[in-house]
Amino acid sequence: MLMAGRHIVLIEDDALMGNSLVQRLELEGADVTWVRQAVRGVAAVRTPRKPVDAVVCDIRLPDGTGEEIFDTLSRTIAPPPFLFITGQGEIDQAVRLLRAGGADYMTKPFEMPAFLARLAQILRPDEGEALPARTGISPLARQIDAQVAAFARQEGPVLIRGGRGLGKARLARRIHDLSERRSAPFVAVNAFREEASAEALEAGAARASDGTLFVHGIGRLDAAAQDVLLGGLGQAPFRLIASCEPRIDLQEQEGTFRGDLLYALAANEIVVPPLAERGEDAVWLAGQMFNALNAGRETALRGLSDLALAAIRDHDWPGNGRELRARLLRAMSVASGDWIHPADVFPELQTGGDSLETLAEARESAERRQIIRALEHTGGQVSEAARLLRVSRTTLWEKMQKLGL
Amino acid sequence: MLMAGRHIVLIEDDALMGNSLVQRLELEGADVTWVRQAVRGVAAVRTPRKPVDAVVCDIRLPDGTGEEIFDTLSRTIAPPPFLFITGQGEIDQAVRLLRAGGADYMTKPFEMPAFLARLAQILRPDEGEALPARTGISPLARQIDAQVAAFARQEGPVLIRGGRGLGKARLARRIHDLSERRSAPFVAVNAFREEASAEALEAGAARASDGTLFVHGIGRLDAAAQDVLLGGLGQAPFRLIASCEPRIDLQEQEGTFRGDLLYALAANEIVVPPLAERGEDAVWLAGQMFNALNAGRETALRGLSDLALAAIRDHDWPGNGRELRARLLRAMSVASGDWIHPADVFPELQTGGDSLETLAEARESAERRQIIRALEHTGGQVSEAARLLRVSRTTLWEKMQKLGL
DNA sequence: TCGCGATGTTCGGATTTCCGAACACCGGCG
DNA sequence: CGCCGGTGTTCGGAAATCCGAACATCGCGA
Repeated sequence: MLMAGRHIVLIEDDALMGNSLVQRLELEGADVTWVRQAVRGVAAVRTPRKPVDAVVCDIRLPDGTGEEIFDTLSRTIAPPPFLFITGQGEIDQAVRLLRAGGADYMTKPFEMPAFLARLAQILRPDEGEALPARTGISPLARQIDAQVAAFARQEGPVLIRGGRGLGKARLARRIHDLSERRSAPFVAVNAFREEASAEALEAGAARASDGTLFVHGIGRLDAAAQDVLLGGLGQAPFRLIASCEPRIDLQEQEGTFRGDLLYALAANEIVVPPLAERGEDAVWLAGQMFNALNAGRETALRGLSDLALAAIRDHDWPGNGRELRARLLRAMSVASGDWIHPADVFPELQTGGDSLETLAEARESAERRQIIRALEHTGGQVSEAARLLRVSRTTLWEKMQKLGL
Repeated sequence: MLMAGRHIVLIEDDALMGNSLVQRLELEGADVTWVRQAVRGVAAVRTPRKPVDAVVCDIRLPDGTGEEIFDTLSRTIAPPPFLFITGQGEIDQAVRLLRAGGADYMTKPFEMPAFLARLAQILRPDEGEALPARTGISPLARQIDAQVAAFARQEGPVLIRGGRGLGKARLARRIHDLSERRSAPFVAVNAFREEASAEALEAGAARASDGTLFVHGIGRLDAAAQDVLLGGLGQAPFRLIASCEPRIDLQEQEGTFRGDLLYALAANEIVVPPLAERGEDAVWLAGQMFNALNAGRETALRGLSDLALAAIRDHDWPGNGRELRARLLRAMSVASGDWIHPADVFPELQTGGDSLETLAEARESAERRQIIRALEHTGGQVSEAARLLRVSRTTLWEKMQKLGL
């Protein structure tokens, strides 16, 4: 059981080879996803049902090459370790792939023990359940947790970027608590209040002493206050953690925010994506909050119904975690039976509990949501939205017609 | 002169090949040590007469193999970057060498330009502190370096024009260090801070004595301060080097900047184009910075993957070198494997940032969710789930394949 | 043992989707 | 005024998706 519980994606079109690999890997306790085509491989790695620990990838596939798969994936994510296998190896290709970040390269036929040994060697180290989920259970959330842990071990300022209600202050606090400075003070300054003048900042820094100074909404600081921070960066005893909106670069372009301060901070940056982009986290968070709130009730509720969870997963959460909390509080106070129903969480919908959405319907509503999101993002610019969504302007127009947007 | 002053060890027993390589490398300014035997190679690298920046190593040698050389060296020291060349390549060998830490692997015969490019890419960073890094390898950067050298040999004020984060201060420093005045003081005044009043300038000039006075952001000076400089230009003992934004002519039009001061300076002008206009320099710089930063880590990274380099070349770099540095720092702190991937350098590509989920991705994950829901609903019965989802069993099967379920 | 229903898989063709090109149109902007 | 960039709309062909038909299996109960 070399690979107990590890998730391995196998991209291989040859039936014989595929079968024997799947068989052997499952014998080793691995959880194997076998696909036969390049596009499917990309899908299986990019949106996996559970995190991928390694990919075993044939190079010649009916609809593309393993190289293309790796390329495509690398553009958007840090791909899992790739072990390429091919019948017709070329040296240049091998060199190219390894230099591009592939983990290993073997030519068929190979001995199974050698294959297993090399695969075991490249397997992503088991992070598994050792680290409890804090921010969420999605790959994105796990990455954030990993970054928090990493930054806690280091020194240097940290910038936390993300929308409202995503718990940026909590992340800052966690970095402090996990760091060497945990016994020193943690001082928070909120630039959205008036307290964030240059003097107030200096006072905060003094209070922080050799602890952590957290500046919430650093983009709001005036020039003098920015100078205080910039001046302190080099020698000040405290550690600076700052938070800001997702799009701080805009303020830099306007000239209200100093580029050098931004880049000094951006070296250690955590980007917290909105809840809407990680529905599984919304469900997980709802569960966590429910349990916490339920413990404090005199009459305990049973839980969130499946339909409610589905609705939570698909909601847009413009207010992120804060909205989730508010809705859950409301739902738990108005819930009539043992279970929380979708209508309790989303009273504005008044949905009747009908049967399962058709696949086409699900696809359609997902498209609608995404299109609306994109249009909001671009301020209604259709061409720009089309580019974001990676479809032609024509196609987007057509879809908008069909969906009545 | 891609490799001016760099020390390259060439281990090659073939006289013809060896000769032509030595000739070509010396043409590029390299300092080549050519040995014909494995034992000599080990000695030449282990106890060099000057630090080795790279090793070009044949695999088949009369008294051993290149692999053995690398192996032997790795046991006792961190070997310099190895570029293996061989007439009889084997894939397994190439993979083994690259995984062991070799930098590159080429088969003979090869084109000389390709060889030089790949060698240049792996060269250890220039550590000579005497002459800090050059500006880059692009024709534009070379021209800048030439100008710096030329102005260092002359007298007279210099104006360095260019956007933020392009190292204008470093260029000024280099001019000073290369000039006759190198033993006199180099005084920098930053007009973006308050320190740049007329009095502060006079004080700076006094401190500079007969050295160099560097004024950063000369366009920001007020009228009195400009007068100080203009008055000093003729007879003052110090040499003036000024930097300003790319478009200083605008400020002149506004009347906030004196034309005569501008024209006095503009006679010796260096224009530093933004990094976006010379992608090769961005790649080169990234390599330099990576190596410098990597040296200070406890767990060394292998390098920037070729895909990451390609992404760096194509990025827009609005923050120029400063942004590059910040991104690289970030990437190196979050990198998960041995290599730095594009997504580590450009995290905004994978989340919120500027691009949200592609329409196809949104559709895909919606489908995945709905299919899983349906399958849960039917207890894994595929046909039944297909009926619920209103698609044919075949289609559902196909989708499950694609999504790796 | 056979029959039955479900699954895994392939194939060819009908249908839909997607895209680029093209054209008209509109509102700023110099 | 003309130019430019964006939008609304149509069209034809390329590419994908979807489906039914077909066939081999497989497990299970009669």
